[in-house]
Amino acid sequence: MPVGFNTDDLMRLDELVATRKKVKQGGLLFSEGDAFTSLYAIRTGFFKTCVTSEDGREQVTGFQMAGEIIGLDGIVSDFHSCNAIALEDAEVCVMPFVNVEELSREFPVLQRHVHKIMSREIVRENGIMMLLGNMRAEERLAAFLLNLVQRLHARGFSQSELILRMTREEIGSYLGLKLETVSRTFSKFSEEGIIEVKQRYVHIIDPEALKKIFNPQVCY
Amino acid sequence: MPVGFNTDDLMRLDELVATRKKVKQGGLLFSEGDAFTSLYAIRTGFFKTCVTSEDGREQVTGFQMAGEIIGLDGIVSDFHSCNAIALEDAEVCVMPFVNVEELSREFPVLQRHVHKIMSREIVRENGIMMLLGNMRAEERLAAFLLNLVQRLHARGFSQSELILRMTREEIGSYLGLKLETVSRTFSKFSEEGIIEVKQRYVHIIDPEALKKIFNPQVCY
DNA sequence: AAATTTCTTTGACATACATCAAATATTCTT
DNA sequence: AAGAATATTTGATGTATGTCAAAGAAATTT
Repeated sequence: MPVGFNTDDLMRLDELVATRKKVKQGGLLFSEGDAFTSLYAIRTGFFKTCVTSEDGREQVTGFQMAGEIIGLDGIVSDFHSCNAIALEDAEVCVMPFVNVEELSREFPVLQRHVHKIMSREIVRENGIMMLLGNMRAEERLAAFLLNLVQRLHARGFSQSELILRMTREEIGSYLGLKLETVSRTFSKFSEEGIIEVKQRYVHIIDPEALKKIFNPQVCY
Repeated sequence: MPVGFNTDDLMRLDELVATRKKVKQGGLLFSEGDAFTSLYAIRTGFFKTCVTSEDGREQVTGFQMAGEIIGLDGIVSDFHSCNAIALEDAEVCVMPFVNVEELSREFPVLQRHVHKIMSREIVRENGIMMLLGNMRAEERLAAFLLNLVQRLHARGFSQSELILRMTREEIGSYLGLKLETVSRTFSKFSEEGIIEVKQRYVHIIDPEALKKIFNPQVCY
């Protein structure tokens, strides 16, 4: 990014991202109803975001890892409408939204960046709607695993091995399935030799098979 | 909005919204893969947006009416990732996104407005995820009807009567249900005296009952 | 290290919704 | 206006996933 910025610009951009906050595993970064002030860039750790209905049902709306931004839900009403919970000890950069907006007005590159982040989230959720509305359990879990390793790989981790940071229940909530169904589907993939699972450890043996499940070919 | 703007400002804002485009019923405003250039503000008419999987399954991701903005999905990749189809003859304002960004930099009120629109869409989709992941058919349809009349009422229409612009199949796609289930659920509500349905015409007789279905009370 | 709690797996059974099918109603086409 | 195409309703039946239950594994607490 530091192209076309002078020293003063860089200092101000640096400042945006200067305040840090640590969140312990299981801790809340923000919750439903909290006043919205800032966006958060995850430096380390892993989060889930979830919404709850009046009668207590929980829907996980996303899992976020280092480099990703959370808090966008708060902009519209100045209050957060979901909970952000750390699934492991985490550290975030606190970016006061007024500063984000001020700097966005000055730096078109940053402005565009912010817009892309929000658009990306909209598109991601479109994909989840397709998953929840049209796909079967195996397709959902295959899509989930492929998405996770892809994001981890982009961060320099293995593209075939991963440690899940979330429980079967949280995966199920995200995918619109019960934890038993998630567990059974893991076992099925394992029996078929597609993956190796041992609790939170997953080894993707046959990524092509997963892709085929996620995106079944129309065969004539 | 016209507070703190001089004549020149107003002219430029007016220009943003000067280009119009008509879309016939059934016509595409944009489709998956189209280059992204503009956001569209609906002036008249009614749209659906939908995504399709490789094997041809369609997921309706939203229904949009006058005053709402479509096209946000295109920002992230400079290509649209969904289709926008007019469900009745429609007219939109074409707002080139470079102009939106330029004016946003100059007018913080507009900037904030754009951010809120994007955040609102994210929050809406969170709600749909809850619907698709956790709710039963009756809850989904109740939520759908309440949301529709609420938005129509905000536009000066009745809060108890509406004409559906979409088919049972499109409602089903949006709600993750088959068209038969949508039809049966309409019939059930009708038998229970909650609504009166005659094809596309719906009269909400007992909105409280709908709210109760959507948001069941925990009774002790 | 033992005890407790939380998480995961697996089996047996239940159910909400899907699928298939056919009859009507409505809208569009000629 | 007649005929064709599309949309809706309703019934009979099937199935993917949910629910309930219990045992085993892992993590946490004392």
